[in-house]
Amino acid sequence: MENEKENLFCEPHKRGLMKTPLKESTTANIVLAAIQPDFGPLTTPTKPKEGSQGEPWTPTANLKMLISAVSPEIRNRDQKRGLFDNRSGLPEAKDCIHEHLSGDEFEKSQPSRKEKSLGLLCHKFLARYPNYPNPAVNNDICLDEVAEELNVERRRIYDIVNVLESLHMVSRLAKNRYTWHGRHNLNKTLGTLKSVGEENKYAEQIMMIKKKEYEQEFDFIKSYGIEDHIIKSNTGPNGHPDMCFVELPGVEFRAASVNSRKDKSLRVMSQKFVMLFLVSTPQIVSLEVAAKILIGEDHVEDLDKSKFKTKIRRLYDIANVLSSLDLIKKVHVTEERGRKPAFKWTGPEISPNTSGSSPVIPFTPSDLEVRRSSKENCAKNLFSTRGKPNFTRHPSLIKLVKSIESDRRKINSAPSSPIKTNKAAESSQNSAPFPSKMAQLAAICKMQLEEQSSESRQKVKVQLARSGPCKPVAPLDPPANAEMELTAPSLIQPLGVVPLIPSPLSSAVPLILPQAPSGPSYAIYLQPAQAHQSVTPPQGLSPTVCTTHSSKATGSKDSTDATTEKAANDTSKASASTRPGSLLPAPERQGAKSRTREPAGERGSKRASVLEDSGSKKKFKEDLKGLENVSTTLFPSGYLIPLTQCSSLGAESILSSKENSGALSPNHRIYSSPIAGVIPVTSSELTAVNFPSFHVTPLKLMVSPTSVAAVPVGNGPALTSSHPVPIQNPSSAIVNFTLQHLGLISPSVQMSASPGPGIVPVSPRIESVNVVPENAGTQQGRATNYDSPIPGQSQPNGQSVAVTGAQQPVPVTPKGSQLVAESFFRTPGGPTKPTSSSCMDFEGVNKTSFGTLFVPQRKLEVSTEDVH
DNA sequence: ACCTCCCGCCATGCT
DNA sequence: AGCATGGCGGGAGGT
Repeated sequence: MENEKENLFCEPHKRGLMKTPLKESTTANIVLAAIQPDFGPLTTPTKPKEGSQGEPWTPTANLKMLISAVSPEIRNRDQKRGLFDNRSGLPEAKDCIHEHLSGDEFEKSQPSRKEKSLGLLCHKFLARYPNYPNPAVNNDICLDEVAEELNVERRRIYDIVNVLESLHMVSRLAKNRYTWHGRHNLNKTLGTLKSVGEENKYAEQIMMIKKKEYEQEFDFIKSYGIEDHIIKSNTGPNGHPDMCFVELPGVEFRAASVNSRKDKSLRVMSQKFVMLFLVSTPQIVSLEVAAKILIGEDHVEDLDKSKFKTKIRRLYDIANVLSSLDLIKKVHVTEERGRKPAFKWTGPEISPNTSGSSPVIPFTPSDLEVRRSSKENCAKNLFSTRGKPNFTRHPSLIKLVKSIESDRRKINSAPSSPIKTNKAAESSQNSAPFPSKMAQLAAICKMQLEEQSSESRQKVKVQLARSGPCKPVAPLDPPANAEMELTAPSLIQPLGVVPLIPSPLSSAVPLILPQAPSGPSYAIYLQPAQAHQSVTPPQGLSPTVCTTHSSKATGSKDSTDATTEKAANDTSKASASTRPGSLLPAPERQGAKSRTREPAGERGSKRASVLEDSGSKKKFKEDLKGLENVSTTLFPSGYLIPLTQCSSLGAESILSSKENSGALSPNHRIYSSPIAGVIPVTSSELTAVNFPSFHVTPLKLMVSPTSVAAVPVGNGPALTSSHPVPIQNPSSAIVNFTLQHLGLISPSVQMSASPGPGIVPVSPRIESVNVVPENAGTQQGRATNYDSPIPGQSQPNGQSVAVTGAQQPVPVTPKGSQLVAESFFRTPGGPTKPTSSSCMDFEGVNKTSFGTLFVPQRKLEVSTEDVH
């Protein structure tokens, strides 16, 4: 039904694969090519497999072949893991072997659980799609097909897809079908998740748990009550945890439709898990803590073992997928008690999307109000959080939502989902609006680029190796605008941290607030890349982290106790209590109060960003905070929808609406320029078009307002600058642009898509980054990414890559769209240079700014184990 | 012995 | 009823 169109696109694959594997090859290849240009060339090997087809294995083998061919990186990883043997061994070989071998042997050949691990499977899965798919192309994913190709049960695919869906890297189109979005929206999503996480006070929760642990160890002390409160608070009134799925705007509804189980779903768990990383200072989260928090939301104490165990199991599943995405890495945290498995965030640093964040914006009052309201709504729907409590969904809401969803579903899904289809077809969320021409052009360019990139990949790899060190970060881009700079810093740095990178990031962030200095509390410091040392305080408790690798050690982590505190700081509450630490920085002071208040510092950045400005208004802020933070909009469904994708739909529509309203003229201006005419036009056009759709969906409508509100201004300048930066995909750029305008996204986010860029603007993250030397490893990864713009590369952070490019590109050229476009497209070149420069800058900045912060915490040792 | 986590049963809910 | 999803936890491979 729905699929009709889709089928057309997809079908081939499926058919081929499913029914006749052999035959399909052709089609499959084609498809692949379309989807993943990168592979295309490489793909060749594939056919052979097919040829072999007779064997059941074929599909798998093909994949493997492809994978290996395509992404050496993957291979390497595997090897690292040790998987390599199996995997890399080409399937074909295996097959042959199998034939020859006796049963036992046969078994041996296949085996290993490792080979079957979700992580590996995920890598294979990811290898099939580009990090930054061309929207113009059909990026549909047929689950059955994939399952066959990967030779795994569908159940496994669901595990992967659910996690990817939580990151909005894919969205459900129809029954057996998903659309691949890649990392285009990843930063946005992460920003949103961060915001939500902050709202939910996960940082605090983490702190509490850690405290408890400590206390327990020693003795119990007071914290108890507090903790409970907190937790409870988080929990919805009903006691529901606040789980909700955070959605991106345009995309997700459908998926939602499916979800009855949504709440519990792996998706939600995945998002929450990610939130924990984004919110915690060290960015290291132990499974135990994560499980407790996830469970805890429901009932703190009840954890029965079985429940706990189950949760842990699920977390492993999620972690495996996230690891494959290079967002996290396994480490061990050594506490007094012993060492516990934990994961460290290795993904991009993100600044919360606040869409609205702050007030800085020049909106009209009305806009603001609107925004707020929307946020509030969202908040209610989604998480609870806010002030204190979270919002859980109220039953009434739930019902409402359901009804809405069902309606929505009918409408959307239907298949048609024409809308979707369109989207899908266009793909673009981003560019979407425009008519095809633009999209096509973009697509073509992209394709070309990709091809090039693929070719160059190898080169890139090499580069990567080299580049490693430089993180590029960000860069610096020159800040093109002074304005940007100004804004940016404030935004990002809320924590007190300073923005290391001022310009780049900053630009991004404009809205946020001013927090500033306050941040004090945390000490964040960043270390220059090299130095690294960052101190990262471990989160609360984390005791020692040992990185396996290397570096980390360097750091100063030792400070330990303090570290914990840091974390605590954020939380505020933490501070007071138990923690031995003591060191809390000033921030803590406040903290004590209650979570409610959150001192500025709550989690640092986030909060800071939000409120910051004046301490005075804290309360006010808090309230706002909730709203603000959520850049996303909420839908009744309880999903939080960030705008991301919206761009195509929502955003644009929104924009248009806004425009109509006339609220943000400035933005518009900006808008246009950067993107070059494209956007502007689009928006209007789209608007018209999309609108209707929106109407259809209430949710969307809601969003738009929000988004609008968000729009804030700040972005304007930033945006401009930013645009250039983002090299990524044109589409993404556009999207970002749009979003920014809308206010949904913070510039920073956009900018790099990867945020990270190095940036680290956010203190916490930064820390983590810095801290871990291993990061080096990690970083390298990142670096690599940075270095290599190439999308194709394996998944790992394509984003970062983009970032890199962005940085440099920079050029800021607002003007011509063409120019811009070029920059976008052109990924490759620049990286290097920019990188270096950026790095340099970065470092310099860091040093300057922070050089000192640090906070000691408790000991934290993290050991990363690559291995395992 | 513990850590991971694969496997697949079976509930759930849509079609 | 049938199928798509996906929660869940037994139990096995790894270390």
